[in-house]
Amino acid sequence: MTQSIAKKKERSTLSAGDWEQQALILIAEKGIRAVAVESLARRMGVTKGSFYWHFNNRESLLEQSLIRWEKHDATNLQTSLSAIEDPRERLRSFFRRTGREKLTHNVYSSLCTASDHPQVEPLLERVAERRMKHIEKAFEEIGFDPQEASHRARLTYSAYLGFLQLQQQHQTPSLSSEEFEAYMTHVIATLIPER
Amino acid sequence: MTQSIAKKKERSTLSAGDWEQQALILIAEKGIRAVAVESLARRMGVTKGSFYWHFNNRESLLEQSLIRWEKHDATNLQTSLSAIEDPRERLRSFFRRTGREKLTHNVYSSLCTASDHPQVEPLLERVAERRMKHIEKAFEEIGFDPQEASHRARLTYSAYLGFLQLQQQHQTPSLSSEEFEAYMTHVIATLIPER
DNA sequence: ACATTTCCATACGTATGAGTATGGTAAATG
DNA sequence: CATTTACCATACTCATACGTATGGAAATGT
Repeated sequence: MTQSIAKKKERSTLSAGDWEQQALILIAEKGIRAVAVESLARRMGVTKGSFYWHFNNRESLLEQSLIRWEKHDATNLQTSLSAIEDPRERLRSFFRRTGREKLTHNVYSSLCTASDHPQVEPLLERVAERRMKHIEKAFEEIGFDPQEASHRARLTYSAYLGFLQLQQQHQTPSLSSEEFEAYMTHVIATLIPER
Repeated sequence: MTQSIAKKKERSTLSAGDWEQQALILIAEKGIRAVAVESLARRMGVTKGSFYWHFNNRESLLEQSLIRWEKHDATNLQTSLSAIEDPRERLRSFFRRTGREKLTHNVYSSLCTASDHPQVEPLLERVAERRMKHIEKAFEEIGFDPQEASHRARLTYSAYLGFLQLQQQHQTPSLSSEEFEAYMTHVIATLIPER
């Protein structure tokens, strides 16, 4: 019961990275407000004393955790960009990713419902900007002029964000796999016109 | 300084409705988490003693306030529905309303960033369902078959929700009036095809 | 005129969670 | 082998915010 959290290495001592990782998991599961140092310490199998050795305060932990996540997300975006050269396919893969990519994706979803948090807000702004730029670029490659590509990217990302919101509201997904696929097909057809 | 909140009637005594109204204003301004009974009491020019005469607890206040808002929003939707008979124009007016309708709209916007709140979640679900049904109906009147109308309504409402999210992130609206209008035109043209 | 109800102030009790102070133990280091 | 350093436990303080207990004043009923 005590070392139910025991990580792979079975290390007897924790690192700052371990705390950041668990914080992200907690964010994905219960949101950023659930990241309390005492409860988090319990999850790690230790007490507050350990936490305040690794971090100055809670704010510091969140900052490091969010930076870690943002880097991870940025490289994710970069690799998925360079992997697919066809812009249309690239956009489709962006939408498809909504259902998969459990942790990283759930973290973002949780962060969106905490957009009023002072540490989260600038992060969300950067991430949205970065992702929209990529979408915009894809639309330009397809052949839209910059103005239209910009608008279409904003609309595309808005649809993505809104769908996340709707997903979170219905704890019961209410959308079966077939319905989800049918809807995705519709979205792609509507937002990514075939030449 | 004392009666800076003095309402129109200059009543010396408060009603439960007054508290609910101020709670909604506070939600619109600073979110549901800012609704604390002591600070709210200060806003009303009284103390906690007054609050706990009108309500059993904070949860009760939120419940009543949210019910009040939901009714108001439902009738808003109903009237705006019966006012415009052309389905296309009805959909356009739905989007246009994003910018105006300050209070009611800002309340919804704030509630969306608190979708994890146990009292807010079911409300958001009902509201989204209700609004999407209206949008869906409009698309059916335009001529789409039920399946396509359903998908298109979901996409439309997702785009709306996502835009709200983006608006909240950039404290600086970053979108000028002309840019906003240009974007709206694009959205309407994309989601509401001209026959 | 007196009693009761309405509405509110004041003072308290209490839970939660952040942060601090201090000490303990095991491993690393000289 | 002695001592320092890394890591963590325990026991506090403190701030916030909900809720309660009680009493007072003004309005209202009888």
